[in-house]
Amino acid sequence: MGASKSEFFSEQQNEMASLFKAISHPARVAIIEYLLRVDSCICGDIVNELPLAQPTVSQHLKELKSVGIIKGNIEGTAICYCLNPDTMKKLENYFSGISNNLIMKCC
Amino acid sequence: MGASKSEFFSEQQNEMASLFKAISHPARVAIIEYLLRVDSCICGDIVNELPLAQPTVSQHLKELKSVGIIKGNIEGTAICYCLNPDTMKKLENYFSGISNNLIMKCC
DNA sequence: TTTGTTTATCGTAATATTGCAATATAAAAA
DNA sequence: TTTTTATATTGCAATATTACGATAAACAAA
Repeated sequence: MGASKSEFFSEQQNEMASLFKAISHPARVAIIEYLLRVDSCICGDIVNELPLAQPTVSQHLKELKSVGIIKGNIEGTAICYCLNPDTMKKLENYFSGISNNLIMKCC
Repeated sequence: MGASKSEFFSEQQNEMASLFKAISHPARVAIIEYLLRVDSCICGDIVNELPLAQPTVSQHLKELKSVGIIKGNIEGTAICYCLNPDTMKKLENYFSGISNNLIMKCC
């Protein structure tokens, strides 16, 4: 065992779970908050900002990119990473949808 | 290694990452959506709803409860689980805060 | 007390994640 | 071309997660 039985859940449930998994690590939360904070869409500065080795940061960026949370643009030798507004909106909508349907029923 | 270096990140970043990790599995997304859907705060029916064995569901419920996403009330032999509105609001606010600060800068 | 019902815990196998040194790749600069 | 700079990939060890059978715990009903 060990592999999650994703085939038994809906495509939408698997997609949301993948998005959440991508931001389920403090380093990746920190990357998102850093990209939100900096004025320009700083690139490899993320490596300097985080207390992790360059290959580790590169791996985290890859995970965020693979689910569409960030986008990367090549600019010469460097790469410019930034947040994907569409995905952020999707996450926001998911929880506002929950809040709207959450009429206190019990407990 | 394999253990994430959570001590190097802020308390808030670790807390958000923990919340996201709790919902980073399709079964746990399904539990949330089920609790949102059902009229009454159904309890062990979650086990019947999911394509997983009872101990597995129990473990997933424990993880959701440990980070405060759901609450559990003992009702005789059964236990009544329901969503925690405070935590849901916290998640909603996190992403609306991101959206509000997300002025398209680049990429 | 005994039985049935409901949920939790333990133990363990299969699999996934995290982190980094070493190395590779790619483009700019010299 | 050679060197430098920036980022990605590989390989591997340490650790975490997922799933479930077996079993325990807690309580109600008989």
